[in-house]
Amino acid sequence: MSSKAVTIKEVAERAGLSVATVSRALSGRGHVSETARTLSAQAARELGYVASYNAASLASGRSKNVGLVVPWVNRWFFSTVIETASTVLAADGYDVTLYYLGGGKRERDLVFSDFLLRKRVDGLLAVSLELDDAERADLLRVGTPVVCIGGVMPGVSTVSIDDFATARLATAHLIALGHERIAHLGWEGPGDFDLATTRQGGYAHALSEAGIALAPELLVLGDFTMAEGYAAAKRLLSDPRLCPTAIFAASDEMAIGAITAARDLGLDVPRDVSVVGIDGHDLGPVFGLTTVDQHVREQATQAAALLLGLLDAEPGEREPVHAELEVDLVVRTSTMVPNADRPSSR
Amino acid sequence: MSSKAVTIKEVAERAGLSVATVSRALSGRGHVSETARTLSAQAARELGYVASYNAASLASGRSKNVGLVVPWVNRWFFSTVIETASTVLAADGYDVTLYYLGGGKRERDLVFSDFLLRKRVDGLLAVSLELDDAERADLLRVGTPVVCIGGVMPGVSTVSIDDFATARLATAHLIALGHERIAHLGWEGPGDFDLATTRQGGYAHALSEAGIALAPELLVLGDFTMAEGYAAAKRLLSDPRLCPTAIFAASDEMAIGAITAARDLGLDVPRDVSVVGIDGHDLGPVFGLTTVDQHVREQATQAAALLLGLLDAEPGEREPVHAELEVDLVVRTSTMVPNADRPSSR
DNA sequence: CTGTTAGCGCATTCAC
DNA sequence: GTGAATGCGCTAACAG
Repeated sequence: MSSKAVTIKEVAERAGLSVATVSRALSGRGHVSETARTLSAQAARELGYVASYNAASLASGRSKNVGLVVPWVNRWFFSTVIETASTVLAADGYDVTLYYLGGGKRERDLVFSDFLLRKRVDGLLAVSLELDDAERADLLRVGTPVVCIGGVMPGVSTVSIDDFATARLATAHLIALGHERIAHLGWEGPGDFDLATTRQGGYAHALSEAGIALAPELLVLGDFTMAEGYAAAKRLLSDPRLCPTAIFAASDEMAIGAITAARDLGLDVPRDVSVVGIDGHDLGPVFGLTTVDQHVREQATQAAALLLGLLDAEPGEREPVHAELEVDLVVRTSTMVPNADRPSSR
Repeated sequence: MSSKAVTIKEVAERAGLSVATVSRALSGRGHVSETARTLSAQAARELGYVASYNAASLASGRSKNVGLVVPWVNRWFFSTVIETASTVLAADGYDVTLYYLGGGKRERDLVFSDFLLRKRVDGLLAVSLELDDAERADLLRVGTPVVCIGGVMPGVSTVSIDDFATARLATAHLIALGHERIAHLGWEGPGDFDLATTRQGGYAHALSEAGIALAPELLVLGDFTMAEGYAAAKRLLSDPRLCPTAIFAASDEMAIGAITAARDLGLDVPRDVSVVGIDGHDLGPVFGLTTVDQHVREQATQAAALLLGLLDAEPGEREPVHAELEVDLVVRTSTMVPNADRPSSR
């Protein structure tokens, strides 16, 4: 009815208690008698009272709000992390403020120089974020608890998989089947590109282990969506000089794009070309995609739980934790032994 | 270096001004001399000062934060709206707090009874949200500016398309090609299901206009993802008693699932079965999908702009606006005239 | 145009 | 266990 917000003072008056007691009773912080607790709760309910986050934050220093920083939303990995993490965080009473970087340097700067420092968030969950030294220093300086998914980062807690080993596993699967001309659709490397920790590195290593020379023309790096993965695969598969018998895509979305491209070229998957991805995408079963499942929901759940733990801990007790999850090769129907007499494509 | 936050007071001292002047200079609210502005900005920069959102919100009543309420993240329509809207909002200095409903009634209740009332957000952008009377009453009572995308709702501003006409357009396209046995993959109806404003209604109307009897066995309602659209289409297409020559899916994701299902059954799209969707999905070109483009990014942009406008306006001047966008039939290669001698499937 | 003052609504000291 | 007072950091009147 009243469009004005109900204050704790009104609740206190109605309950016949002091503001302090009501505050303690409602927040659960500090000892309060059972009667006081009941009285407060009832008065609050009757008045439709909910504490103002801003006032509570200002007074207590905690805002019950975490920032979720993502480079994209419209990609399976990220939207899945967002859904999972926000569910876990909400269950603990946390709001989630979404910082979508949108690829723009400017937005990114703004997020780091402004938003994150304004004490609006108690903690940060960063997904696949490559921070430069200055940004990392900013974060550590502010002292905000940070958990990163999908990146290794000194000083902050991380949840990740071994990208190198994962890619090696996927590539080795193809090699074990007998493939030698294996193309790779991968991510563009960041600044401090490190072959030893990346998917591209795992791919190269698996080839080298098997004594297969890396063919640069079969390595396509970009920042692919499914549509771009489709386009890249189409180019790869329709170039008569290349003739890959298998494609290893750094993400399931790219892999699905590749499968679709192959079909559109009249090629049969897996008879004419095998395809393997990484992720454990929900659509994997539909496309019969062989993939390395990286248990994204589990990663997101662990990361959120980790952050919640850091938030509960005393500022001094916040040792960075590095959790690394196992991955699992899931063999479906998009990979098989290479076909010797594959029709020349297109 | 100091992990303690810099306050406006310190900035004022350093700049040799009063806190009030610095506040005005930095926020841009109120008249300040050019020198004062420069001095404040410089001192703030040197100290690395950023205003505390919570304190500012508490004092001013505005939090520069809007809530974005979505039923899903992991679906193209929603993730696209999230990316677009948050970009527009961020450009105006607004943070975006994401309320993911996650299908759960409990989360939903919590969002409405708790979060939204805590004055943490200045406004609300609700996507495809069916509010019941109590929830709508809550919102209006609190007086928070609300913009809804994809729903008509008395009392609050909306940005939407004409779902009925859109579905009718898609169906009519198939009918014009000569199809008569047209299946429909549609959304499960909400409580106050209204045929006159829904996609299912438009489908039924188009059929009836053409004198085609609606075949209940060709109508499949659910709450489909691409994977479930795949499964539904597979059932539809492999049942020899049904033999639809075309499928109209209420979303592009379902339509893409249907195309994939058809291919897996050895059916050619569009020769054996035509498929049309609604959305304007990024993957449409890849799958050659004929669709009705509903200009999602434009919808999201307009909705965000509308909300920004409401936020700027005086509380009294906030007349609900109802924007309805045009849609466009985009004919690609997934639809054609029906094939008389389609092979009996499977 | 600028400085002074008084809250915003709550959590949290302290006394009791 | 409870109540009264203090202040979180800032903006919005009010004077000047």
